[in-house]
Amino acid sequence: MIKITMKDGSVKEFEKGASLYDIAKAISGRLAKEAVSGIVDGIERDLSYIPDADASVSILTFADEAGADTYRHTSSHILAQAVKRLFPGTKLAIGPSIKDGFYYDFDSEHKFTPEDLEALESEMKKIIKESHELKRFELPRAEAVALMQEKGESYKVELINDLPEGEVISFYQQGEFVDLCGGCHVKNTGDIKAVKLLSLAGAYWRGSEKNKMLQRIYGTSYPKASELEAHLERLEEAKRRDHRKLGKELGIFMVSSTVGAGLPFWLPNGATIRRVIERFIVDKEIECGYDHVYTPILANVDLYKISGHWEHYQDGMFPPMDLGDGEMLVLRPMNCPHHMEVYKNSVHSYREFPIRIAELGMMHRYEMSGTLSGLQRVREMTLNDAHIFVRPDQLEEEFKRVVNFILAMYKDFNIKDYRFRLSYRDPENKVKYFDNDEMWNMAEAKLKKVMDELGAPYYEAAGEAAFYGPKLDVQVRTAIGMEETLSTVQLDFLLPERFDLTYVGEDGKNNHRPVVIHRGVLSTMERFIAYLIEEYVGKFPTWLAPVQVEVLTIADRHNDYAEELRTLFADNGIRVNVDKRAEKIGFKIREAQLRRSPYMIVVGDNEANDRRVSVRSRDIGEVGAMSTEDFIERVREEIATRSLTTLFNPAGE
RNA sequence: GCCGGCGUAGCUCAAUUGGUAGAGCAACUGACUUGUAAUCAGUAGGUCGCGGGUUCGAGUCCCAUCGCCGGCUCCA
Repeated sequence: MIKITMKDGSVKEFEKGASLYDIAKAISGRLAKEAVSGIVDGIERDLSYIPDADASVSILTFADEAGADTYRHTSSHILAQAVKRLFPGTKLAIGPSIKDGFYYDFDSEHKFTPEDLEALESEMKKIIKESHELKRFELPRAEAVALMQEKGESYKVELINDLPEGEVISFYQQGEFVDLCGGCHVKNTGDIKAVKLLSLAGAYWRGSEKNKMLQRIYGTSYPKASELEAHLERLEEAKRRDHRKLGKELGIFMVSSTVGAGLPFWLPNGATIRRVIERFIVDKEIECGYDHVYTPILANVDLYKISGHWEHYQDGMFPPMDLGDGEMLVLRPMNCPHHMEVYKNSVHSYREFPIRIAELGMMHRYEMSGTLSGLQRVREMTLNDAHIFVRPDQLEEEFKRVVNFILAMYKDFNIKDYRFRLSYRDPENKVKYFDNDEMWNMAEAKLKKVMDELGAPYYEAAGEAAFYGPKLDVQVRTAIGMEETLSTVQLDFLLPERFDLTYVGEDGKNNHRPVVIHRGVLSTMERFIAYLIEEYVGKFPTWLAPVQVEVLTIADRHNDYAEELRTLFADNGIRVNVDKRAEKIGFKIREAQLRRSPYMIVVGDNEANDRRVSVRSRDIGEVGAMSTEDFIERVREEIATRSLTTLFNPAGE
């Protein structure tokens, strides 16, 4: 919570995450000229354009998003100053703060290298040490343009020219460096303590690929060196649990450059995980009244002309295959139209609904080569998909059922860190979204109403809807810190029209229009398992582990007993691996640990003689000897209940 | 697709100003028959991503191409 005390003593509060711009506007109603200043938890912040703020009051902490924002924003100015010093011809674009850091975009003849980052970092530290005060000043438009022109800052001139008439044009100066900037900033470059430049990247001017590619430098800064260290440590940890690294080490998936980019292979261990998940979700769906189907991954382009996808998304599809006889086939980029065809296969009565058509549907999307990444972003994927056809009066109840189904599945996979997002259309965007205000308003209102009734907290986002309707997205944060959509529930009044879907109502007429709910629960198998790998750090719970029990022999004479155990475990539905190599037990254990297998059974003379097993847990180490039957019973129980913690480690350590 | 970086043995990485490729692990062979996170020795393994070019000579330089990584963009 951000608190700002006014001159009259009243306190205004803002949600954490409110932008500085929002705060300024809310307080003053406009950007004004009176000079006042604020203090950010020891970080002095120039709030000079907020007329009603009191100079002497503490406002923010670094823990507040807006506080960190200010701190990072000033850091980016220091970076720009350092770049100007070391590479004088460089033109400035923009340099905002972002989550966990900041960046600045430059247009320079010089190609920045990683070595430059070190030099720039040193220069930044120098600037910090020089303790330049950040001074704000404003200029009339003509003078502002003249100043930037004189400095050769053509991008800044463009920015100024795009500012609306009457907008205050402000600059911040620190030492010899001046930058067009709305603020806010800390008061002095010396306030920035620990700073680190992280990476180089390309970025289009104003985010459009039609514009020039600029050079972007990413960095971060913290008030304390220890906090910076902790942040860098988090980045390292993210690398360690990266699904691409673990996926390779654990034999989960591979890609072949000969076969093609973005086309993952599921190796035996990954295939096992995927198979278990697919069986699980299909069984659950059947229990919940879904009808599972298999439909072709190819389709005539006409199908997508009917659905509207061709018009909207053909760039995202693989190019059509021309069969030469006038027929054009495409790899399907989504399953919806196929399921519409399933619906149309027969006449439907109002009594049948809801009709739930589900499929683990394979689809292909022509993603740009630069975006492909491991299992996260691929060109071939299999979606845990379903289309539910309902009567309009059933819409709300069915929607709630779907949301509850999602929550139940999350429990099984221990997914706790998620947020609901209501994704609406952007009313300004007439190109993407079909034009029918009434339909949109009704659908969005309905979505919101259902979510309010469910009592689940959510946030709203414009411009995130599908072209055919609004949706509920469930956003999760990956271990690496990226937010992504895992589940989605979409309302669709459009495709039923496009495909002329009907049902026979009580009145006996076959002219009633169903509503379609599109829903994906476990996302695509690719994305979901990438997520799980990172979430579990490769330590899959026993029910998902590729190998559940490793039998490790001490010496050759124990091989027979080990084989007996293999059969026994396998007969009990336990995935088992037997290591009979002539290696030391310590070595075999090490390898089994590295495979993250939940249980290791060491068999030697003692076990072979009294027909018992000596159990070692992946999580807590040696457990001790027990009867074979007892062990099997407990493992079976653990698998059957899809326990998230392994036996002998109820705390899940 | 665009910008930048990278691509050397199955894996992780070396290779001085361009001077004919090296280690550890893995694999294979042999010895050891081992009690809870790495036994020892030996052998084999590379058209340095692929294709051109510059040079007396290219893993090192240039061009093109494929892939990977970080971003941008996109994400039905």
